[in-house]
Amino acid sequence: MNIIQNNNKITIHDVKDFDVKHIFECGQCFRWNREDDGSYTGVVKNKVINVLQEGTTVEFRNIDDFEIIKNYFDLDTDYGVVKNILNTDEIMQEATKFGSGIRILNQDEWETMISFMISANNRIPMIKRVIENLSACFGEFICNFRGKDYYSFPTAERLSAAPVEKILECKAGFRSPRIKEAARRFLSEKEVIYNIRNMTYDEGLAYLKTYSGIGDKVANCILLFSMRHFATFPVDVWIRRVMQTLYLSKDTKDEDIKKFAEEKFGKFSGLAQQYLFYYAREKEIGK
DNA sequence: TCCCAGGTCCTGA
DNA sequence: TCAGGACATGGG
Repeated sequence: MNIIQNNNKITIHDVKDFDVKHIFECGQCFRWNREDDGSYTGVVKNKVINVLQEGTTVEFRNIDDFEIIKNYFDLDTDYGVVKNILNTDEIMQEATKFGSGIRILNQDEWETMISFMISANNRIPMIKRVIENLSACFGEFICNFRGKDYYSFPTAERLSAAPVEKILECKAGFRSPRIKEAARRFLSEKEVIYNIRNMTYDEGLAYLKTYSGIGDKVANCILLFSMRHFATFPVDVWIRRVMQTLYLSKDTKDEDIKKFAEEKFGKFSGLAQQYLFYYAREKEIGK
């Protein structure tokens, strides 16, 4: 990996196990959108970043802080090693090959909490729309990039102070009062939340589930996608389908699917889940 | 019109 | 403990 920085741009040559399409479209994040030239634009730490990949060269435009990139894209983890550990059967070999280049982004805890609360009983395009509505309504204007206005993800201060009706107008539906309540709690408990990555998995899970609107699945997604608890295997409709179709019987309960997968995939269960989720959704397995 | 979506919560057995 | 229904919203 060879890194060059200049002119508000960071270029990495000879990048390994990195595929922008797979990273941004595998379902872990909601604020990245594909541009006409195949690059992706999104917001990280209140900065608008554009990412273009050509082969093993990746350009990060509109940013000069490599630490942000390294941290967000988890560049210190060797995903080649991870895939070798996970590839114990033909199904996973197929899934990791299909989603090769997926990396687990290191996303902000607060944004991930709210985003996955919105994901409950919702579709990915709608989730993205609601998050953009909330950002435009309650976030701070950052800049215009390629003709589109970008806003920061709203702070807990803004969301806790917002009338529920205004959150409803962003199409958050029945989740609206839960979002406001989570924001209110976050204000006084943010130190706890930003420390969950240092807690045990069980402690973190139990704490997150005390929030209205955060059940088992959402809590596990938050732990995996923003708190680096990689040993968890969140079970949603797609994972249920793919596991019941390829590994287990049709009537296997979510709890048993999770247990089976975590025993099988161990400390990288979360990555296995993400490869399988992407594979299942793109191939419509079990649908 | 009905069904469903990266579920959660509440109720009644 | 567990099945069943409600919940906003919008696309197929």
